[in-house]
Amino acid sequence: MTVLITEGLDNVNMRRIAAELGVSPIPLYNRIGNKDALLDAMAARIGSEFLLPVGEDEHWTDYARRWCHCLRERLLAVPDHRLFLRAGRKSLVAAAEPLIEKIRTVGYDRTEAIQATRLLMWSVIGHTAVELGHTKAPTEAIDTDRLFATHVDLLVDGLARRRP
Amino acid sequence: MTVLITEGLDNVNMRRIAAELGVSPIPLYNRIGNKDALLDAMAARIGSEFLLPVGEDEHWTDYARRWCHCLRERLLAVPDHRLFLRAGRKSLVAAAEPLIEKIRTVGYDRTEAIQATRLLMWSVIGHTAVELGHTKAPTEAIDTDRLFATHVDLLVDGLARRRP
DNA sequence: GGCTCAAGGATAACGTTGTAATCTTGGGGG
DNA sequence: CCCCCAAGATTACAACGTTATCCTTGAGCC
Repeated sequence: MTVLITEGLDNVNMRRIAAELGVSPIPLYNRIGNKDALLDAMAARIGSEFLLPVGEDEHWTDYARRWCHCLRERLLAVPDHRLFLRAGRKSLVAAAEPLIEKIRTVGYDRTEAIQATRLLMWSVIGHTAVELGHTKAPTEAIDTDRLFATHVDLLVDGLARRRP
Repeated sequence: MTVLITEGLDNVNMRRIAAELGVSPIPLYNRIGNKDALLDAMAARIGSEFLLPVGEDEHWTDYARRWCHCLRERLLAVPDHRLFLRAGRKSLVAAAEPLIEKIRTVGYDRTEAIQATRLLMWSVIGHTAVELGHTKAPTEAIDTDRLFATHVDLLVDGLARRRP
């Protein structure tokens, strides 16, 4: 994670990580297998560090909005979107659980709550990935914060309207 | 594009492309510069092939929905999401123009129409990217088509409600 | 037609990766 | 005290992006 943050994902290679640990690449291969597993583990670390507690008597739409914005902030702290496209695969299930439960409290069954949560999660990950890919070539200044907030509002308001 | 489709993005390398053309890698470097430019050009090709005409007296929400679904289909035909995250950067401006104009016809000014279109475009690209990254590890079967349709409906309906 | 020269391609090379084969070493059991 | 094996270091190999060097070839000119 240190190498990732200070030197970028392009400098995360087995020799560099091994050197950072003061060993040869062999122990890395003995412990994690290969580079793909290393990247998966890093993505899992990123995802697992995100857990947002539900506020006392917080309306579920407020919590959903807050959850989306916090997830985005967490993702933007990761210096490369190639990593958190991996994170969406497995490591965010724990982070999603409070939101699923909160949505259940307003009349959704668990399957629907999972679908709604997945919808929000994928939207946040996807939007942020495109945003990061875009800001590397800033042909025109875009207020990405406002665009993202609009995106989340449309989704949350829409979900609220479907099952009040 | 042939190599990309038949052998995947991991096999798109300068030697392979040169061999496909029956030449050495030198002409590739003389013409396009480097691999990054090659990938940009491929992404631009993918984006430029997408142009969806507006139907006669078609309601703008129907066109927006159709536009989103067609863009997704086009992206799903690309065998690797790493490519169309590039495409979002520049090459889809032409494809977005009819949608921008259509949205303008219902009272939005051009700036707002651009923002709304960008919102839809980023949503489609992002959702599809996450979806493709997910289906490589199908721990559970997800009805991604339905999830995507719901996503688009929420956005379009929300946009329609904001400015009728 | 023969010569010149420059544009551009081929061969081979360099540096960097991911990864594996081979060698080395240090620490515990007879 | 010696042997043995687990685990690390060194080295090696193949694939990649990219470039230096050399060579071919064809247009233009006499």
